[in-house]
Amino acid sequence: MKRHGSKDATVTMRDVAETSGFSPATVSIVLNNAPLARYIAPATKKRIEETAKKLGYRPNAMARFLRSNRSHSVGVMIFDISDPFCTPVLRGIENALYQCSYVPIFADAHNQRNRFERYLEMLLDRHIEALIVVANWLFVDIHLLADIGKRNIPAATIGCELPGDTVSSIVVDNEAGGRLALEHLYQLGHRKIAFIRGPKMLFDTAPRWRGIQKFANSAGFEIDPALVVQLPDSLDPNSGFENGQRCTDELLQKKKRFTALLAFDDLTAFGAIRALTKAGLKVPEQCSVIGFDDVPFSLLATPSLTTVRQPLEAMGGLAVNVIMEGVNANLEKREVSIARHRTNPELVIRESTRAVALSGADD
Amino acid sequence: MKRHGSKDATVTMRDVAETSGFSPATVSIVLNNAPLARYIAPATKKRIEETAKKLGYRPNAMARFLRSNRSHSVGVMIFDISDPFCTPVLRGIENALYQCSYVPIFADAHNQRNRFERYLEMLLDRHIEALIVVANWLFVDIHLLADIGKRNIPAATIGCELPGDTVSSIVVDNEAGGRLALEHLYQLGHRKIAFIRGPKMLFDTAPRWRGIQKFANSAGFEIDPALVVQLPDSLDPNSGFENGQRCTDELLQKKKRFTALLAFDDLTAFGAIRALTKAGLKVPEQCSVIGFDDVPFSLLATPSLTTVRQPLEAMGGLAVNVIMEGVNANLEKREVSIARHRTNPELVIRESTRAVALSGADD
DNA sequence: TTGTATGCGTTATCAA
DNA sequence: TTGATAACGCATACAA
Repeated sequence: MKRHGSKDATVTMRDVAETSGFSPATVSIVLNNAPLARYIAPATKKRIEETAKKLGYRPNAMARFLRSNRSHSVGVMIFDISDPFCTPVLRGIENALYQCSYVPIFADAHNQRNRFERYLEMLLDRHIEALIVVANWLFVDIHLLADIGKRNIPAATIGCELPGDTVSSIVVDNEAGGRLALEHLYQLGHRKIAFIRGPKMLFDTAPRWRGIQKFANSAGFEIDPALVVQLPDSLDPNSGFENGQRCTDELLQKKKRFTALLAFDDLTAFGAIRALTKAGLKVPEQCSVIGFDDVPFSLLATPSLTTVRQPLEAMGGLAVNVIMEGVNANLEKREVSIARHRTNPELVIRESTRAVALSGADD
Repeated sequence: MKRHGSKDATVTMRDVAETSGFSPATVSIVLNNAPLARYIAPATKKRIEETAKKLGYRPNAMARFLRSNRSHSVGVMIFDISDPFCTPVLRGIENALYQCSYVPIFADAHNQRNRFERYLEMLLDRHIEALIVVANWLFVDIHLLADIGKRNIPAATIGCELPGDTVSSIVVDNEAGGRLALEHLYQLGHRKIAFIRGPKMLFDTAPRWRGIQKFANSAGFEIDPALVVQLPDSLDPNSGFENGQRCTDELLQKKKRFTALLAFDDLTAFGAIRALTKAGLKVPEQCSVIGFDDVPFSLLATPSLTTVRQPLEAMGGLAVNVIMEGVNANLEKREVSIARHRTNPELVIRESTRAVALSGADD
């Protein structure tokens, strides 16, 4: 029955056409519910649909893509999947994409620029319709801008902002977050507070610190420079833990007592907790610790971590909205300007912080 | 210069052919280093390659796929990315795939069967060359077998084994792992050991328990049934934490003292630690806790978790090897039988276990 | 050593 | 209401 000897189990549109007795064109129209399907006789429709089902016909996506120039896929470039920050974001992206029947092509840059570029090339070759980049530092630069801009591919970054007007961005309001964190400790009565600032190269570091300073100013709280340390730059996402430990050790060695520690992020906070515990200090009894991000573990740790939550999953979804907007705009030849979303952080109070001990309120 | 009015920035092979003055065929041969490229004049090669580069030519992957029937992509179906078990596996898969210039199409089933099926359909429509499924329970069944088997698509599962001979599998040697865990506690001198068994529906539960029992038998250690509880079935991957807590509470309420707790997996262990701590028991001073898996957080927790490590990342890589073997076999019309890998678990001793306290050795 | 022609599976444009 | 035809971009068999 098949013309081209049963080379494979794949049943093509022509097969459906032949066995149903109609032309491929008609089959296409019917099966896609194309506008012209309005004029197709119901009986015909039924026959075609039935034989399609009977033969188990499935459209060949590649052929369709070639023809329509739409791949129905989106590149999802993660700067490093071993950063727990990424997982909820990825989930959010995947979920939103799924709703639109788009498929994510997963790329993990391992924090390496060349890997990023290689993947970018692969993704472009595959004619992704849009690109989402999850990255909290700016190894993404000119190249991305150039290639993406030229090809008019909607792109969004999650976790950092790019200069220029070609790439949308979704970031948490770091300043508000920093503010929230310090405010919480302050309201608990803490006045001797140590700070571990983020690495210079990270996008979040500056605004987060700004928020902290602003709150301090507005509350008349003076940040003791001797109690401020900064994480070294590093590409390893899990270095936050070790460096958090080291920074805390450093803080501890100064013999300047503090009752609370504001860590740059959750990983740093875990490192701090480890160091404090090793030094014989109990969290939160003798020292409160607050993180930032609300990575999945924060809930599971004992004590569970008080932190400033980024709505990571929602941010992933938001990114998808943004790029889909772009995709549709392109389709309809509309212009669309990029979006710069700033999501609201949320203080999540758990077990690692508590009111300053009365006995410890020595000045 | 271009024939078809500059509709887009995309430069096609024909463009390269025209501007270089050769035919598309020649261009194709040169650019792909096809066998026939041997016979192409070096000068020609050079000219073509140069103009290709100058024009910024990039092959259209979709066209190539359509022609060659090879998508160079692999479906990666994760049963639930919010399970920390998955992240390292995903990393391993991604990395291995990257080495082969294959691209992962990411699908997260959210532990839902219908979602799994929908994704499977999407993946098949895209003519993935192989499928990797990361799942620790068997929501994967007949359907997968049928579709995958018929189409002759190499498939591998990580985390569970399927009946039949169409799907390869990579699982840790759970029995050895269970053995390792109990042996460790036993060697530390623990004799009053509580157990939290896994949910019935999980693949790992039975063999892991078997390993435990076997060690107990061989060591002449008697497992006290009163100190054995079982996690309830649940589809939520993070339920392990809450249920671990509940199970531990249950254990605690029996007022039967135990000096160590062997948890089904790391998440359960974290739940147990939380419950023990809440009950005023210190880990490991008053109760040792051991987990299973070595999820990323186990290292970051305080105390860090002693656990039986699954080589998750390596398992991801192994799965890629297996399916690539299958892909190549198909290509060369070779037959290849499926693989059933069983990787070696490794005891990772950290802070959550220690020798039984002398003072606590009351019988 | 290189060019011509054909087809992969779809879909869109026309004509019937 | 339906069918013939062309084209998407590439790679191969064959001809030159």
